[in-house]
Amino acid sequence: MTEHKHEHKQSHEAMVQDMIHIMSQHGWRITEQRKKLAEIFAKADGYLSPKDVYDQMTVNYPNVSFDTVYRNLRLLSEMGALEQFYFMDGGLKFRASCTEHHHHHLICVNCEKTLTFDYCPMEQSLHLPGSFKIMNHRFEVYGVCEECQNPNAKS
Amino acid sequence: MTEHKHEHKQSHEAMVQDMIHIMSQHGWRITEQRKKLAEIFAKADGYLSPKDVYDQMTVNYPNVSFDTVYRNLRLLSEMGALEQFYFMDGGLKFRASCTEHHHHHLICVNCEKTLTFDYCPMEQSLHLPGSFKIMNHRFEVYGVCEECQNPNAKS
DNA sequence: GTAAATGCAAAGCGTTTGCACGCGG
DNA sequence: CCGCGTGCAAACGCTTTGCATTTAC
Repeated sequence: MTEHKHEHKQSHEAMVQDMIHIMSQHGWRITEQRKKLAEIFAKADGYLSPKDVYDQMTVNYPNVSFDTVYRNLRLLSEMGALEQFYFMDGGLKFRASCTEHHHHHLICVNCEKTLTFDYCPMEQSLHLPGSFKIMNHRFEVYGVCEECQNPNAKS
Repeated sequence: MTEHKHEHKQSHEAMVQDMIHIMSQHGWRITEQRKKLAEIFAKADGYLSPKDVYDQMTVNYPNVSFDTVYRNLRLLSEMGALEQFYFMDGGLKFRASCTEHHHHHLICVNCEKTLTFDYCPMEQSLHLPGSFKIMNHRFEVYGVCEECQNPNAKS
């Protein structure tokens, strides 16, 4: 119902359509499970573990299997619709890909809600040791989000 | 032999002694395997996976078991003698802890040799979104080290 | 109708645990 | 000589694979 627009974040509906479109483009069949998968990630404002996704899937498709979840998560990552990410504890999580621009993440260590920000340390005239050919980097900030700081947020 | 001096990196010998000292301090027994573990990490100039450590251990202790390696790696991490770290692929690795100062890492994606550097993006007046209470951060740069760039480095 | 996607079960991998023996203190 | 540390084996959690059935196209 709520038609949110000119934000840099597109509407849930549009995100779902985008992901479904990507899947068709790659010659994939649009199954109910994959539609649901797209919806789950469109709604989520943070990272989801395979288990999280599975749990949300089972609400509508009680007999979905774990391997279907994994299969589709991997396929969606490979084609860039999802970002996959190993958290500090080594756990694998996924989130809808922001393909628009380079950014980094501010992640709530409690609820794992994730905000993006544009500052990138690599844009500084960074003096690095050795003579490495730089390929890649990783920068994340971990903290407690406002809601999780607030005690009135009943557990 | 080499009397380590004002370098921030101490000699292998001293590192081994430090780690052994830490273990005694915590009431641990100094077994041959644990001595060897200390030597392995003193010699390594990058991160080692449990498998790497196991492989090096078996050279001298052919019937060492994987669980002993894991147990000691975990214990050494818990007491701060080792840093543990999940790589971008989610694989767990360990390296001798630099307890001296805050730093970040430049990691060779080929050989995983690791250099440390002092620049820290959090020291900038970093404008972050939301009102998170910052707890932690992670910053790593990945590249190819000079040796791995050089074709004359025979495989 | 045909090939792809699913669900089930079983295997795979990395890591942990329980227990009897061996060794450090 | 007491008890921690070890090695073996088995369990564990997470992820992947093989195969028959179901489903999208």
